[in-house]
Amino acid sequence: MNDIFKALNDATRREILELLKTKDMSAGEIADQFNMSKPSISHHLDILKRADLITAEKSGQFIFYSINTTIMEDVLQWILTFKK
Amino acid sequence: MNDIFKALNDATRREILELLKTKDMSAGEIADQFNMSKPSISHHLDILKRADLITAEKSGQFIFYSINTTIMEDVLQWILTFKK
DNA sequence: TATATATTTAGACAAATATCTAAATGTTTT
DNA sequence: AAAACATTTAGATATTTGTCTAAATATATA
Repeated sequence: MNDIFKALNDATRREILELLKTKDMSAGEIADQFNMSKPSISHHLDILKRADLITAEKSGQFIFYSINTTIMEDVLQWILTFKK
Repeated sequence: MNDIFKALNDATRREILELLKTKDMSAGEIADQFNMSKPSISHHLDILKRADLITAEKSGQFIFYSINTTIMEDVLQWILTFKK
């Protein structure tokens, strides 16, 4: 839970998730959407991956990232405990 | 949204929310539940308040804190956009 | 009015975080 | 095999964050 909230606590990472919501993308494609160096994006991807919010699959020289919506269920359940 | 995720990105603050889920509590009562100085808890309460996740009401020398569940709705909606 | 109680504010400090550039790794193409 | 491309790793640095102690503010009580 800690890792998930940590991962979600950054606007860039949340935007990456929004991007991956529409389609799978390579690290480079993702980086192209931001005004930020590739190593920085790579680092954000790593944090999202560690939180299991995304998965990575290598395809030749590319690495394609996909969103893992099942993890969102955990956050959802946590939030729901607060609904009166 | 940024403030909300920022506020939720700390185990102590999430525990404070869990406490307030059961009943309203004064700052001191809340602080008693943690092995942490009162100023530190006060700071956490301030962050939760700024995110509108809790509200404060003064009663004599006490300040009572309550959870504001309506804000959780925003997070809920954001999360739901990821449910496939 | 003086003292005790509840809470916050101020200031300091160590640890965590986000970012960068440079270098390394691995894959494809010529 | 060399060059080009895709991505990550390493190392540096500035900023943010969580915590503390000491002091300030505000209320209640003796």
